[in-house]
Amino acid sequence: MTRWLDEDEQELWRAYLWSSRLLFEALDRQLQRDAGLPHAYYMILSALSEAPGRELTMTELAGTVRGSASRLSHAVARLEESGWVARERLAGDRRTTVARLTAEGLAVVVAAAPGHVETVRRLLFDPLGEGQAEELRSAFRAVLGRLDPEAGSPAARWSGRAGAAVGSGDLDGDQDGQDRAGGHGGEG
Amino acid sequence: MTRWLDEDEQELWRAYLWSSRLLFEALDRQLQRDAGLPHAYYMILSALSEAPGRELTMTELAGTVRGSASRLSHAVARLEESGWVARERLAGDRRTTVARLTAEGLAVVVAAAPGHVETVRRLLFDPLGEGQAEELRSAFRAVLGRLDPEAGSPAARWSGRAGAAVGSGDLDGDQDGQDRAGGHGGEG
DNA sequence: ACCCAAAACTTGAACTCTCAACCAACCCGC
DNA sequence: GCGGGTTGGTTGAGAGTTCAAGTTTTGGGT
Repeated sequence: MTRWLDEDEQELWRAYLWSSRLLFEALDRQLQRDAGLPHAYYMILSALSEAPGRELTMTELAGTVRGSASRLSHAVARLEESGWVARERLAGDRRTTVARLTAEGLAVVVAAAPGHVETVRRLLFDPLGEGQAEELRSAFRAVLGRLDPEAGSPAARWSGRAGAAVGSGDLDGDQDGQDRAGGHGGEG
Repeated sequence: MTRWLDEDEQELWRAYLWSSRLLFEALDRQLQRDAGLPHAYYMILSALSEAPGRELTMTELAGTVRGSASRLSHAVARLEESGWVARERLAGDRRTTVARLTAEGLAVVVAAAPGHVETVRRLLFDPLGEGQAEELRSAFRAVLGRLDPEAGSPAARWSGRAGAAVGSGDLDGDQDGQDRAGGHGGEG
């Protein structure tokens, strides 16, 4: 028989569901208002801004933001219309499309990043007490390990140096080529 | 100046984002495949199944599943087309619409609940180690408190006794009328 | 009685995402 | 040097969500 959720498990599940829904909605609204794009699109621009040369193939981009090829294709098409990303075929393997952040696109990320990070901090990190962030981190690392077979292991993901990144003046000194956390603050 | 996320904070933020995306996608796929509806719609049916008389007004429903009025209206319209929910005007205040779960709708929840709960358990709870669920719960309680002004305080939300609930034979013995956790297993 | 704001939904259009089908370029083995 | 699978992306249709703008009903004031 099914093992139902006990009372504590239900409270966690619902708190998680609602928190996540409300948080992601708040983020979408904030970014839509301040930058004219949804969070998923912001993540694409942000990923490109952190990539070496500010460009990635569609497949790399899909891996980076954990989205389907189809989603990326639609999204990048829209971002291209807005003039924030340019696409071109890769010489050498002409199946491959390279998406490159334009100057206008970079300006959008740079302008949007502070408000975005502040929103994340205010809604997610600030309410957490001493040590809770630590706990959350290890918990989600475990959950992600289950959900994403290739998470945790593959080196060189989000690894490009922070040189190309947004808000570089405020970087957190990640100079080594570790297999995670390339970053600055414009990521999510 | 903006206070950017440090390395640990970024790792948490990304693990949380990706876990949540992958988890919700997995849930949507499982429910779509097994029951022919997305998770948001399942939550509506589930909420109704737990409500006294298996009916709620649109506003109550919106509060219960944390969705906008517009979303609920579209969703319930679709569920009504499918024959799983019936709508009618409330005598006494004819602005108000009452949504009631039909027998067919109840059958859908009953059939879908076990697979759904098992998926949640497998993807979310199983990977968590000793005590991590506790930690997560208190962390999200804090976050939800920030995001939802009226969370935590108002009694009588999701409070209907479990009598009307799904999978009643497998209930977790919640006989009292506490202000949370009405339940069985068909909630999320 | 009457007017006006608020409450409770509903509707339509725009947008994003998913799913399935598709196309083009590459690679491999014979 | 050519079929046949694989890889990398795109496309179109369908479904769900959001946002802004309705509609109807109610509750007050005066």
